Order: sequence, then C-alpha cells, then structure tokens
Amino acid sequence: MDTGDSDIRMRLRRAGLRPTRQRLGLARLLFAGPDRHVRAEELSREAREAGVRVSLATVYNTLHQFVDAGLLRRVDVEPGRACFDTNLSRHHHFYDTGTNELIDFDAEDVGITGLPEAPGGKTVERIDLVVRIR
Amino acid sequence: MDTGDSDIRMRLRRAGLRPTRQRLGLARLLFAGPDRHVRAEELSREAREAGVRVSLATVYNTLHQFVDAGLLRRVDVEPGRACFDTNLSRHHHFYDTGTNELIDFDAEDVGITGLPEAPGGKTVERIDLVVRIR
DNA sequence: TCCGAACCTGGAATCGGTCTAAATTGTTGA
DNA sequence: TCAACAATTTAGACCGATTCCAGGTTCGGA
Repeated sequence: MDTGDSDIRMRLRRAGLRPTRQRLGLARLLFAGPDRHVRAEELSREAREAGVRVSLATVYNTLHQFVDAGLLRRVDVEPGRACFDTNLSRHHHFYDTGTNELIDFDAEDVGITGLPEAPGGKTVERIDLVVRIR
Repeated sequence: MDTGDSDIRMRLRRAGLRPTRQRLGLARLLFAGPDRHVRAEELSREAREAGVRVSLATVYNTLHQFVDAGLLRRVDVEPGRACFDTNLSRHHHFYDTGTNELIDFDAEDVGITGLPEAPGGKTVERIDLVVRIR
C-alpha cells in the first residue's frame, strides 16, 4: 500500500512540497478512488473520521498548495464557498441549482465557435462552461 | 429628469416593489449609464458619495430583489463574492484573473455543440461561459 | 545527529453576507 | 385628508467560510 504513496510523494516533491504526514493523508483521501468534488470543511471531517489528524487551517493550506501544484482544480460556481475538483482532464460542469451538485462532462466532444478575441491582447487561460440545470 | 424615474417606478411596481427613496436612488446609480458590473460594498459606497442615504443591509436586499424582479443578473465567477450585472441581454464573460475584471461579450454569435443531455432528466436553466484571460 | 527551513497548529481575526427586532414610511380605504 | 396597516429600512448582532498569526513541531540535508 505504499505504491500509491510513492507516486504522490514524487508529485509533491516535484512541486517543492514536502511529503508530510498531513499532506499524504489528505492526498490519499482525495486521490484514492474515482474523481470527486470536495470542500475544505468536508475534507476536514473525512480526515478526522479516517484518523488523519490535521487542522482545518492545514486543510485549507494543502488544498491551495495542491491547486498551485496542478494536483487539483478549483471550481467557483457556488457563491461563498470554494469547491475542489480532482478531475484534471479537460471537462466542464453541470451545476444543479436545486441540490448544489456538480457533475463533470468531457470537454472533448464540445465545440465552441464564434468567440471574440480576448480583449487587451490578453491570452486565454481556460474556458469554463457551466450548464445550470434544475 | 423624472423621465427615467417613471420608467423605473413602473418596473418596480410591476415587480411588486414599492418605489422607495432607497430603491430609486440605487436604481438610478445602477441604470443611469451604460451596462455595468457592481458589488454590494461598492454600490453602498457610491450611494454614500452620491448622497443617497441607505444602509448596507438595504443594498443587499435591494440587489436581490432586483435580481428576482429581472432587473439585474447575478454573476458568480469570483470566489467568495457576488457580482451584479445590469446587462440583461444574452451574453457571456471574459474574466481577467489578474485584475478580477469582468467583460461582457454577446452570446448571439457564439455556437456551442456537442453538449450532453442534462443528467437525471433535469432541464437546462442557463449556460454560462467564462473565458478566463490573463 | 544537528540545524534551519518548511511545516503545522489553535485560536483570533477578517470578510462577505444574512438576520432580527424596532423604527419608519408608502399606500389605501373611509 | 388621515388613520391604520403592511411593506420597508435600519443598526448592529450574527454567521459560515476562510485567512492570519505566533509559537511549537518536523523534515531532510550536511
């Protein structure tokens, strides 16, 4: 069961992050399993339940560091709270405005035409498509 | 210069909102001029500067009422704070991740193909396209 | 093994926003 | 016109989410 860890350890190292007990514990919760969406408060609870002792402040720090390291993607669709997405492939989201649930869908099949040039000579970083459903 | 007011008064009436001093003052700030994006804190400051006496709570209440009445549209792109858009036409946004600036662009010319069906038999409420630029 | 930098921590602080209860103000019917 | 009542406004308390801070802990290289 150290196989997964050695992968994570390497990815953290490459990002300049020490593979600490807390970061490994959280990474295990985040990446051991299918893609998921998670919020800080929720991950903190899961960690506690899994016996991973980690403060809420560290959960926030770690999530942000993982985003910066490209291990997570942040999704801002709900006002007032951030959601973190382990799915790093090109994809967009359905957002159920009734349940606040986020559902991924592949971006490969999606075509977008007629976009204007980015103003001010800026470069396009990413295109986020949110399909609000009810 | 009461011409604008009588229009606003009517729109408020139709939405079941009394045209109070505060609502008229805020509406004037919002709608007298080109389309704009504004946050509650900012509008509150503008009102103070314009001599419109109105509490922050009322600014929040009024913005939400205007959204419900279809006079404003709410945009959620920036984490942790809501932005209100006076542009009611079909449009999407550029979002400058450096300056946090929002820029509208017309949705008429934009084509989106290959979207999957909404899951769970839900209906699509709206499609938000955010082009992140840097 | 030792040391300094990186890291983690609890608790306080901040931030955007909402709630509440009391005071004020439109509106309407007599 | 005006009383009466519902809608509205308000200050300030409150809230959840997040960040900040200062001090203790741990990692990893020499």
